[in-house]
This record gives sequence, structure tokens and C-alpha cells, in this order.
Amino acid sequence: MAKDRKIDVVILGLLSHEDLTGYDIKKRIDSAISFFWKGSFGSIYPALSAMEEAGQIKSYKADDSGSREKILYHITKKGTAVLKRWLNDEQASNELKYETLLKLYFGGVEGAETTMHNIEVFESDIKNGLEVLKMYEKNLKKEPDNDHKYFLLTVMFGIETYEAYLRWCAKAKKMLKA
Amino acid sequence: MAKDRKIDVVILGLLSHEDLTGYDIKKRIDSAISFFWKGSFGSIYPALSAMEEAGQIKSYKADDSGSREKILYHITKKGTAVLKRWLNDEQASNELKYETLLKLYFGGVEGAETTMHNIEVFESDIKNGLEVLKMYEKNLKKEPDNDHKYFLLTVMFGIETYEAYLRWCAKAKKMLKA
DNA sequence: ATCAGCATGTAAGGCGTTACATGATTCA
DNA sequence: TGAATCATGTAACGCCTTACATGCTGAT
Repeated sequence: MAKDRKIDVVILGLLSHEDLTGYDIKKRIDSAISFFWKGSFGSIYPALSAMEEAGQIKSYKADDSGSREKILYHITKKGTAVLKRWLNDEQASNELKYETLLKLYFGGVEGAETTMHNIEVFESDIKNGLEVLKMYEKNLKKEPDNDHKYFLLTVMFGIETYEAYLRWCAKAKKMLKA
Repeated sequence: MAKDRKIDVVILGLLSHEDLTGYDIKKRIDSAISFFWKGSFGSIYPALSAMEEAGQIKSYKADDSGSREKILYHITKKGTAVLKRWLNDEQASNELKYETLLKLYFGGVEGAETTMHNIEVFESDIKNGLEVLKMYEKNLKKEPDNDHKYFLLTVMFGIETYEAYLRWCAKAKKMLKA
């Protein structure tokens, strides 16, 4: 079954705001949307080629003479149509694989200390992530235009869930000590 | 790079509690841990063969004569060691891919109604999931033995996060209406 | 009698990661 | 001068899903 390549819509979505290089796309994925999506160069560059072949995007060289070669991509009408079709399709998969929870679920095999340690590692990661998210939120609230509104919503999602994770960590630690 | 097959530890974890068939394993994955993990027959059966080859599990036929053939698996010492090594490795990947959030993030391309609808679909799924989780919680609190404690912790995690999702849905809807 | 669920598997093929390969530019 | 970052890609390979194939059992 072909065409399950979600990276395509990530790219189209990013290009719907501005023209970008493959490298830029990777950076965007690693910052703004990193807490709910991932993507590597090994998937981005081949996808860009395939999508250009399919007429969804169009490449051009940066006329930035003197600087090194850069390939920018621009979304086409066809690409916009693909993006809109996806947006209007109410199916969404949300594939979650929490290895932390898996370790927890099978924690009975080892002692409570192991589980406790795993929770602490998770907790510490989440605390760091939460700080970053709050920084994003602060900056976004300063410039409340329409595009940023949607970004803000995802950041709020991140904050809400990360705070829930931390509440759970506290509860779980208490339960394990008992 | 070999050995990234997480399904292995899922299987080992389940077998550390009781002997199971491949079909049973699939059922366990689809119920107890479905809200943070997935797995199909196409990954389970080949993994079982490979793991038996590697000496981590051992198969035997159910002596249940008259009934149809069943292949049960039992975890070996080697398998238990692999499971414990994984439990004690503090790295955990937690790969999350929220297609819902992706649609939201790019929601500016279409109108607010599309985004609103996508949020409502998500909200409705989460409400259903939350009910199931609360049922689990209720049953688990009745039998507070050691194994169930770890299960209860994962269920609590689910409840805490699902409730956070719902709070966010309410906020997001309000923001979009404004 | 028929249908849902039990039960085991295989095949094709897409998806995506990691590692490799290369080289320019910028800043300390 | 050296390191980090910018920048583009390819290759190998593993993982996993979907679909297919088969047949039994138990309930209505």
C-alpha cells in the first residue's frame, strides 16, 4: 500500500509558509514540531525529489552568488491541493510508542529501584522539554498573528501534556515508595 | 544496525508473567498496552521464531488434545537476562507521531472550521479512550497485588494525559472561536 | 448453516533510520 | 588552524504494516 509517507505533508505544510531548503526543513522539524514529530535527512531529501517529480513542489537555485549552492523549494498549486486534501481528511493516526511506559509496565521483573530510576530519567527529560516549550509560548504570545496562533496551539498542547507527565511522575514515585 | 526490534522486549515482558501463544500476545498488546504501543501479527510471529532461534524463548505444544494446535512460548533464562538488561538501560526512545497536531500546526492553510472539526474528532476519540482507561483503573484498584501495581501506573499515565488532552481541546476550541 | 473469533503463518513492499561521503563557510 | 555548522545527498538495511492464505471451533 503506497502513499503513507507522512513526511510529505510535513514538508508541504512547512513550504506553505515559505520557501525552504532541505536543510531548513530539517531544522524546522527539529525545533518547532520536534515534540510531536521527527524526521531525518535520509527521509527528507528523497521525499523532496519524489515530490518534485510528482509536481507538488518546484526547486530553484538561490541566486545568492558567491555563497555555496542552495536548493530552495516552493510549493505548487498541486502541492497545496494535496495538503488541503490531507487537512480535510478527518482520519489521523497518532502513533505513540512510549518506551518509558513499556519499561514501567514490565517493571515488576526487576526491583522498584530500577523503575524509579527510569521514571526519574523521564521526568528530567520532560522538565527540560517543558522549559523550552514555555519559552516558545512566551515569545509567541508577543506576536499574536494568524499563523502564530496555530503554532501556539501546538505549543499549548505540549505544555498541557508535559505538565500532566510531571504530575504523573510525582504520583508514580509516591506509589513506588509505598 | 541490527537489534532495534522493540517488539522483542514487549514479547519478553509479556512472557515473563505467563506462557502465551502468538495470538495471545497480539491480544495483550491490543488491550492492556494499546494506548502506548502497537504490534501486528506480521511482526509478532517472525519475532517469535527469531527469538526462539536465539534461545530467549522456548516453544511447546499445548497438550490440550482434541482442541486445535496451539504453540505456547515460555521465557528462558537467557530471555529474562535480555529483558533485565533492557530494563536497566536508561535510554528510552518514546517516538510520538501525532498526526492530529500536525494537522493543527498547518491548520492556517485552511479555514478555522477544518481545524475545529479535526479537534472535535480527536476529542471524541480521547473521550472514548478515557472511559476504557477508567474502567481498567477501577478494576485494578480492586486487586492491588504487585504485578497489577505496574499496570495501574501505566493506566494512571493514560488517564492523566488523556485528561490533559481534553483540557487542551476545550482551550483550543475557545481560542479558535475568538 | 453461517459468522465471528481463534490460530498460525508468509509475501510484498513501503518507510525511515543510521552511517557514510563530500565539501564549503564561518567563527574563535 | 581547527571545529562547528551549513548543505546535499546515497547506501544499506531493519522494521513493520497490509494483505493474503488457510483452516478450526463455538455460538446463534
